[in-house]
Amino acid sequence: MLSTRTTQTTFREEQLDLVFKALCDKTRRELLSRLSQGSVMITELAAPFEMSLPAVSKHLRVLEKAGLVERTVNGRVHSCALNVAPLKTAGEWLQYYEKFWSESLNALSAYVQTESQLNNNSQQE
Amino acid sequence: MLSTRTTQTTFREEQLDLVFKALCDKTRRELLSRLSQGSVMITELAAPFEMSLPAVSKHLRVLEKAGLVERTVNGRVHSCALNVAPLKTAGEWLQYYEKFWSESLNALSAYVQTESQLNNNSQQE
DNA sequence: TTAATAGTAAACCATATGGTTTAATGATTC
DNA sequence: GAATCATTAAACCATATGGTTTACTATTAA
Repeated sequence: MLSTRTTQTTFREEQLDLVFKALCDKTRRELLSRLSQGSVMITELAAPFEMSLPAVSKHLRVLEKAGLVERTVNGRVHSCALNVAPLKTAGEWLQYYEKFWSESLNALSAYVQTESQLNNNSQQE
Repeated sequence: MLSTRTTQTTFREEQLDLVFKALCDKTRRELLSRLSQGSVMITELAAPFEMSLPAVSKHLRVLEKAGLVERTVNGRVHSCALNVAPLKTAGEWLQYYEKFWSESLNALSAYVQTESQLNNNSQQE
């Protein structure tokens, strides 16, 4: 049962790995942006990019692996659709840090600075 | 002048590249989590990890490059502090997609239905 | 049935990543 | 001044990434 918890944990961590990795490339973010306006077949999706079709195909596979894109095959045409669920997971991760910037520009920044000063001092030998 | 706009744009894209790249590794996310509770010196920061100190040092450099960590050198002690500003940029990027999941299971489906009813009155099969 | 279209697979390349170990650098302390 | 401590640098390794080009497969159209 501890193993269950561990597996669960690493699953979420792995999902975060995959999603953030998927998002760290400009081309892939543009693909997502394009898909946010509706499903498109791959050739059409790839057209605006300067790189080769196989290159775009690889990027799509990265997005699929992260669960961000779902593919529907219809004859020889592959249609891609956006799936935002993994973005939600990423958003939840980010949300933890939201408090730091919502508070950061006024009271907190001063507080943190004195705090870290105290920490630094106590760490010096 | 157009080049200014272009540069500006790619700057944001590059920042997103760096931030998402920084976040796509479990170790680095853990480092951030640790730093969210206050500044720490590097040895102390690295202690809980099983990898070598140089490995952690490299991860920290990735975080610094993304602007997520700021270093203060004090004698031989380097203190690291969290800087959430780049996370805010990432959050803003994500926010565009928020509507897709916040509306998807309830309001949106209704909205889309009425929308499509309006749009497709003449297009129904 | 031949040709064209949509897409992937495979082989290749350069560079990046994530880790290691063994120096090396620079402050501190004794 | 010698030893120790905090940290990076450098060299190395295996694998991943992002791109290319050239097949190849499968479906559709002529």
